Amino acid sequence: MVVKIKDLFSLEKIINSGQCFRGVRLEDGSFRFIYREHVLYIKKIDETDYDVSCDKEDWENIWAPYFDLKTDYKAISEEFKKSGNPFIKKVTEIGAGIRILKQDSWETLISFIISQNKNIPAIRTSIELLCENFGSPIQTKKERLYAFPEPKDLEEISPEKLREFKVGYRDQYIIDAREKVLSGKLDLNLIDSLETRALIEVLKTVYGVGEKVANCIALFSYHRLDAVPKDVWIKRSIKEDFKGIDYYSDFKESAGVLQQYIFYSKVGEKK
DNA sequence: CCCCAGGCTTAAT
DNA sequence: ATTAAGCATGGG
Repeated sequence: MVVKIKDLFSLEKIINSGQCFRGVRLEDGSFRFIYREHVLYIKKIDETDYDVSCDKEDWENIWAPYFDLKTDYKAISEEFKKSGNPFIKKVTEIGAGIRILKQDSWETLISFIISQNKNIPAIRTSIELLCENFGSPIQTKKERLYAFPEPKDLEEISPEKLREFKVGYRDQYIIDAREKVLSGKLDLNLIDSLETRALIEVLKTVYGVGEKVANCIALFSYHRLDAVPKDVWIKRSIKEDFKGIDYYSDFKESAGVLQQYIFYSKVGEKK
């Protein structure tokens, strides 16, 4: 099936922007994304047309929201450029086409717990190992894949076993996240009703989830565009590109998007 | 072999 | 409130 996506949509930039770890570009130039048990193959066929492997219903209910097609990124970009700051203008152009994905909250929680103090290739390796060993198999027309393991899929796993999948010292963090979710102490659906700051505070009650990881989860799965994760790259950028001034506060509602453009311009663009 | 990575917890100041 | 060590492990 063919869908139209107007503009400011780049699959290449999305998978290299450090917000998702399982999206890939395949040999034939198409891209593959996995959301829970759903797999999407998507290929650009001309300026506005994309060939997608799903039906209309799944596109509208799952993938269009996943890619955040409703948000007006053109308007957000204009707002950034109006700031008059040449650095902001530059990264807005470099990042044009990135969307803030709306990913599964459990997967995002665990993925960003794993992400701490790792580089992106290492994060991908660890996550894929977990999926292959504990996720539900998914058979598509061309390949056998695995969903990201659900909390129950990890119910029996020991810290020692977790370390076989390269999570290192983060084993106890994953165990605590699993315990809180399975016991109902943390309801990942319910907390969506909280405003951003309160949401981040609740996420931080999980052992091993700090300010930065909580902001990533808020931004990349709860779609809080006002959340601004500050990792080593962004902190460095605040020092070097903004002379220590926190410009993000100027763009309250969409500061997280600016943050993502900057992260991509520092890390993703080199690929 | 060395340094760094989408950091956090804990202990010491 | 701020700072520092310690943490597992792979990538460059």
